[in-house]
Amino acid sequence: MKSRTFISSLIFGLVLAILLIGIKSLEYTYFSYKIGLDVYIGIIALAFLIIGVYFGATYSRRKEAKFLIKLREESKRSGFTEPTIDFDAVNGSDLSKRELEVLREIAMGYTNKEIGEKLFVSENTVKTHLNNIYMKLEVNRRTQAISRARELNIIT
Amino acid sequence: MKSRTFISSLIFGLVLAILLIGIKSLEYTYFSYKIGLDVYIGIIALAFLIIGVYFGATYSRRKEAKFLIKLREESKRSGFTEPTIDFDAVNGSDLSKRELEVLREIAMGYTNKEIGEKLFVSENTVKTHLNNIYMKLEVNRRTQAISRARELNIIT
DNA sequence: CTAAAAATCATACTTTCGGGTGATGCATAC
DNA sequence: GTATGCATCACCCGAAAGTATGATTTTTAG
Repeated sequence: MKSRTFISSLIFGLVLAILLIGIKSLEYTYFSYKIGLDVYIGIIALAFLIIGVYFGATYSRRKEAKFLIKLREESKRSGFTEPTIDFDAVNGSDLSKRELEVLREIAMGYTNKEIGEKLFVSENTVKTHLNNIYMKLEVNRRTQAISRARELNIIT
Repeated sequence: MKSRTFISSLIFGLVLAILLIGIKSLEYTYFSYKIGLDVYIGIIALAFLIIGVYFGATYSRRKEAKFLIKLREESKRSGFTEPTIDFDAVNGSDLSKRELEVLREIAMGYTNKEIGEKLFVSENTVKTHLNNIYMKLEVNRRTQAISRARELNIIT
């Protein structure tokens, strides 16, 4: 951070110097009269304002992008934001143990076939469980089941 | 836009004038000697650089968040405690406005056809949006997209 | 003004889901 | 001992979802 400040100062001074030299040379080359101090300062101010706007914009944009990338990496690293079953909230919902397991799997985005393989049952069995889940939660799609289970705090 | 330029010029001149007056009065009040022109200009330049950075940052941020602010207001007005888009997490992300809307709808458990009717587009369009979402979130099913979006805190 | 990104729609094809129905074995509760 | 709930599996069919490709229009950014 210290070297960064140093570099910034350096660039700042450099730009300022170049501007001054530039204006001076323009003054001597193209104008017979001297440029007033107010115009002088105005040009400097305007130039730095523009530079500031540019860097402010790019920096802020980069900052946001970094934030997002970081977020993404974090959630990748943590790996499993596995939906967990809230067994307290489950009390009273008629869902059986196996149904809860299937529910968690669909919330993780697995297909019926994949769930079957994970739970060592056939795809048909998974479907049966699913249909029972749908009845009990009064829905008719897996996405609705997930949504409903979250509403009921069964899944968190 | 014309009046905006005018106002900008006005503010620019005003700030410049205030700075000049401020420095001058400081010079007369606290210093017996005259401040060198280089220091003078340096202060001006620095001041405008800072102002520029500030406005550049806020302007760019506002620009990026434009449609998101609108969406946020809409979802606040609608009042539902349904899955909401976290507009801070999503800021500057790959997902477009329409894609976010579709994402929210699938998280609520609607079918493609229903989403099309709600958003006044064809089912095919919804499918296209969905495929783009899948690519951007690196998934290949709607349930995975929901899960992933929750991981990324896009949906809460 | 122009290039890029976003939004729109379509067609055709495959895979996955959902709904209905039925069946078997196994606990356990009454 | 049988009714009930649970877990398991099968088959069928239509609906929904996903894949691939291409095209047009609108919007936005540089």
